[in-house]
Amino acid sequence: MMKKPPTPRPTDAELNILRVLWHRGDSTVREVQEELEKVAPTGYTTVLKLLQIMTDKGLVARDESHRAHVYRSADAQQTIQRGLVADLLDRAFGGSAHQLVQHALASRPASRDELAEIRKLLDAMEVGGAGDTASETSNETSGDDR
Amino acid sequence: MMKKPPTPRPTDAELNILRVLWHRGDSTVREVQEELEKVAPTGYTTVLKLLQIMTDKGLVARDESHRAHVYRSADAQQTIQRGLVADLLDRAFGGSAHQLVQHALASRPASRDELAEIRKLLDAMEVGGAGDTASETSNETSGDDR
DNA sequence: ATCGGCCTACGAAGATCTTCGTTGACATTA
DNA sequence: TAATGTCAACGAAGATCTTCGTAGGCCGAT
Repeated sequence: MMKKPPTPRPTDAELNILRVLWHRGDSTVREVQEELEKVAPTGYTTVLKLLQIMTDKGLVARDESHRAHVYRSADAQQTIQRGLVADLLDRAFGGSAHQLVQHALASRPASRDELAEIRKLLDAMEVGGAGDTASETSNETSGDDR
Repeated sequence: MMKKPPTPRPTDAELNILRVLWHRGDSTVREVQEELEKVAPTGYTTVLKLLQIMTDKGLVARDESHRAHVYRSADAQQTIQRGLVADLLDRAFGGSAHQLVQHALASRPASRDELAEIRKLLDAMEVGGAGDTASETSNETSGDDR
């Protein structure tokens, strides 16, 4: 049984970068920097340094085969997001998922469509996962690192 | 319209303390410390210092009329929690509530009862909440917590 | 061969977070 | 009144986060 060393939670600045990688796909430092620049002034070396640190932490992986290294999110977006949610759940809600859901809906009223989406989710949940889930999640990390 | 200066987001250690205050109600430093001690070794002055900082930040208010000051959470538990959720929503989910809900349920499968709870919530939402777009919901229904 | 532009790698400063030792005030009790 | 114990207030150290300046390597154009 291998307990995989959990990827550390991304900090605020790190999460900003991950969001860019998720949105654009694999990117160079400059591409990330230009994207961030649109939202807030962000120096190039700042982004570079962050990405280097994130590489050390295992948050991103990098392809050095080109002159300008190309970075990608090491884990799937969903994995990171789930970790963050689980963390908040423990830290602020004592593990009560439905309380968190309640606040999520309250703080950002969802559209009718979204509500329908959630309903579908609940249906699927009741049918499929009475007890436990833990199924797939295609993790196709071809290159892997670490 | 008065924009009230938003209470800063509690840090990890601060949130631990808030949880105690929410759980026990108003408490002295020692009471908080003894509670935290049960989970992890925590020095008295550490808790004191944190509470002083939190007072400065406006996260807690303190009653100095007794020798041992009594602290209480400045904002309602729900307010803080909502802020944290809204924050995570923006920071990691691009504001998509239903994605967050999905992850919340996935990461911590809810019981059938909880699922039913959430369904009720959705019903209430669709009826009352118009949900359309825009409409500035000043979601301040008084007693809907818990 | 040289210049200029773009790249990575460091290192370090400044900010924030977390922890704890020390000090002085106040109260209780002997 | 003196001894003992509890308390608030700092201050400061150590860790982490964020930002940026500088140095050196690589490459194409002159």
